[in-house]
Amino acid sequence: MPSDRTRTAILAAAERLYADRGFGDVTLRDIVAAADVNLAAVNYHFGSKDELIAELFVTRSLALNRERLSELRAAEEVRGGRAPIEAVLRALVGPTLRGCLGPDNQRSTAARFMIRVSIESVPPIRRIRNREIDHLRKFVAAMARSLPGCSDVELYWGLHFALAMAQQTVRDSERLTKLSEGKCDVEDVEAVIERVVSVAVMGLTGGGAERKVPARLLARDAR
Amino acid sequence: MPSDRTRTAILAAAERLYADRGFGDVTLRDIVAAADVNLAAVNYHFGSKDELIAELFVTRSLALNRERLSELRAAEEVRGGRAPIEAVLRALVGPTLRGCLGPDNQRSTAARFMIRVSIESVPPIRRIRNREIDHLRKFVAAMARSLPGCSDVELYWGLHFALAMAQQTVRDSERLTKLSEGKCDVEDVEAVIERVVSVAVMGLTGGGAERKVPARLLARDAR
DNA sequence: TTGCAATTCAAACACTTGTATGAAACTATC
DNA sequence: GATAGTTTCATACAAGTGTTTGAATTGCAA
Repeated sequence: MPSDRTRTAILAAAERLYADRGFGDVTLRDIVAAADVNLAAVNYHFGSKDELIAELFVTRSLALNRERLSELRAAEEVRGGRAPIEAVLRALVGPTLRGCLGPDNQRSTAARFMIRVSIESVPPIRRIRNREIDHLRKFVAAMARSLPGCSDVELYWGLHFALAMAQQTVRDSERLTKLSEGKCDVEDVEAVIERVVSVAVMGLTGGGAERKVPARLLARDAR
Repeated sequence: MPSDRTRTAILAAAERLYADRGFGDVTLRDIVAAADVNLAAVNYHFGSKDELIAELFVTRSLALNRERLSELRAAEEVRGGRAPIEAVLRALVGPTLRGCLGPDNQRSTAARFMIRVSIESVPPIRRIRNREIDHLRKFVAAMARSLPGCSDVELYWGLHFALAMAQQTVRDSERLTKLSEGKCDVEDVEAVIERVVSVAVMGLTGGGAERKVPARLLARDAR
């Protein structure tokens, strides 16, 4: 049994550095310095830099999917397979938002690492990322159970927009804070989640056919 | 007057390459090869790679802001200073979406370059990007004119979400297409714009205080 | 044409990157 | 405690990066 103290030290250091500074400007030498191991250790334990990144991504990706699905199942169990649409979307965006916003001590490098992945999409990751689609399909299915009358296209757009709002909030929380001079509180994670979910749900349920009427676009009064 | 044939060739090649492949893996040698100029030309004409990127960004940033504001003014002139909120948001997200989605021949490298900027945020750009806040504030002001009853915080979140949906749609249009097996048509740009705007407007006008009531969250029926 | 500045060019520079090597240190088994 | 296998380490390597250099070429005014 190999004493994988070095291995785990490298993984932890790499994840933190990638989460903080992105893949672009984190070198192997940065990682080994942070992990306090020798330069050659990465290639010895992982084979190459790319394989290190890939292992990191696979691990975290599975964990995130598991977390989302467990929240989803918990919500569906309450009502025998039909969770309210809010709960489905909350299971989708909650884990990421909770891990990335909120008080410092509660933020997980894992969640921030996954956001990096969603931003930069470096080659070793791009090859694996297809599995994400299958994962998201499970949520589309759950959304369909919540909103039986809703068309597939609307569900896809709704999920897409929900993820968009969640990810952008994480990615650009700084800009939002600056723009609003602190009036938008991104530290209150649960409030942010409710906000994202609520807008997404309105997009799913509120719109409908009315959206396609172009005559209305310039006719509405500014009130 | 310097014959800036080389200069413009470099700018065009660089913009296209950055738009296509990102800042991460485009080297000076790629650029000069595409522009068919000598390697030293970049440093001769621009001083450094970073200054080339900065010039590209400043130029395009000003152009995009100008385009947005001209759409906004056009919309506000119709009703003497109070455009419908839909028109304001359309002026915000329209230019980017039109330039990045839609038929190939109509896509602009400029718009795709700006999306890259919003994704990668390389150091020379990060230093300049603060001006963006001032630009966005003008839109917040216009939104306030459209929705006088709306609180500032809601306006900030509304603008934030609108940009989030627009940018994510551009960035991840491929995933949405795959996920929906082509059923979500991102080529119909005007429809996408209306969709983004409509959801954002619902978020601004539909929600209100009701959003804060937690009791409702699990109580809604799945039907 | 001559002369001079602006521009182009090939080559080299200094530096950083990920990876490979072979010796040293360690660990556990006999 | 000797030995074989695993892990660490300092060091070197090849490839690629942005930048610099100084000579060659061009373009244009006198």
